[in-house]
Amino acid sequence: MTSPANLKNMGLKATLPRLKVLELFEHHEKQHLTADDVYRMLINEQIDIGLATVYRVLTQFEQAGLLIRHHFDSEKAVYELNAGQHHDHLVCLQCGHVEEFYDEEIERRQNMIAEQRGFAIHDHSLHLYADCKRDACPRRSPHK
Amino acid sequence: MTSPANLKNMGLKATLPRLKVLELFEHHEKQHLTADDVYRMLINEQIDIGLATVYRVLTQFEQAGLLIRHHFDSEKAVYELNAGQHHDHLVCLQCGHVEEFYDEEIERRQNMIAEQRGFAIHDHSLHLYADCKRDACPRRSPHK
DNA sequence: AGGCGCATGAGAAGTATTTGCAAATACGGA
DNA sequence: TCCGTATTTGCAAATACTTCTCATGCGCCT
Repeated sequence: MTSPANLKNMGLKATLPRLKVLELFEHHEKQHLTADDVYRMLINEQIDIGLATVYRVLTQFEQAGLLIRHHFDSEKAVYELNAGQHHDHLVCLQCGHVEEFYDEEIERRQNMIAEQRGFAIHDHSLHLYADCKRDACPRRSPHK
Repeated sequence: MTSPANLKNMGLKATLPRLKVLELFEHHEKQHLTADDVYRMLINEQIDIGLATVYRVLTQFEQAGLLIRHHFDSEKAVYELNAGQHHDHLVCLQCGHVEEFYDEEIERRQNMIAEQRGFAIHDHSLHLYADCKRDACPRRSPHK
């Protein structure tokens, strides 16, 4: 999993900050993290890391294809581990909870549309904004 | 079109800055503008306006449903006139050119997916990033 | 173990956007 | 048409997020 070899194979030295950041994404249940999330969590683990380093590492990992960057609605970028298979997102407007989905037909039509217009599609992002049904969602929390 | 009544009907005083901003969106061929675009264009028209005001007005118009805000790929938000009918966007990664499209089937499947999971969909954004075919696109401009 | 060179941390610098505030303005009433 | 007042505006300073600068530190090859 989180072995130095992983990093070295992609031309990056296996430094402590990089190992820790990668580990965080691999072992944490919350899969979408902002730079600040990562920074705070590592600081909490007594790891001496700088916010600038977090940003640098996230960018490097993204370029290396290890992480994927999203923007959802807010100003801040969130990163998730690149699990290999593409998916889109359903984001709760109340609590920020994110669910993933994949729809063959939607993908197909996207490609068709781009093709019809002579565009060479590189990438796409599809976000559905809604209210989720989790108990933790403030929308459902009974007043008080 | 750009009449004071439009603004008054939505509870906003028909001030010069607001009229001018609205006019810009209604009469300009480029339909997706950033706050800075709007600011610069009005300054060029000899209109004394502050950037802060542009931001405030854009926000007010968005809340009033007159404009729609998008984020596309970059950090900066772009606004477009709310023409009433929803559409998604195809964005050129090279020149920033934006084309709009609408696909009944994609919309249908989005709703279906949200429904299946018990989500109440509020909104969605679908962006296809690709290379466009316009002559102006730097990708096609034969090297110098 | 030793040394070169990339990587790091801290803070400054940059963007994009928001806010505080005094001066300017819209607009209904006189 | 002129006023009063509540809004709105422009400016500058403040935020929020991200990137850059640079002196120091650490990974990695020998």
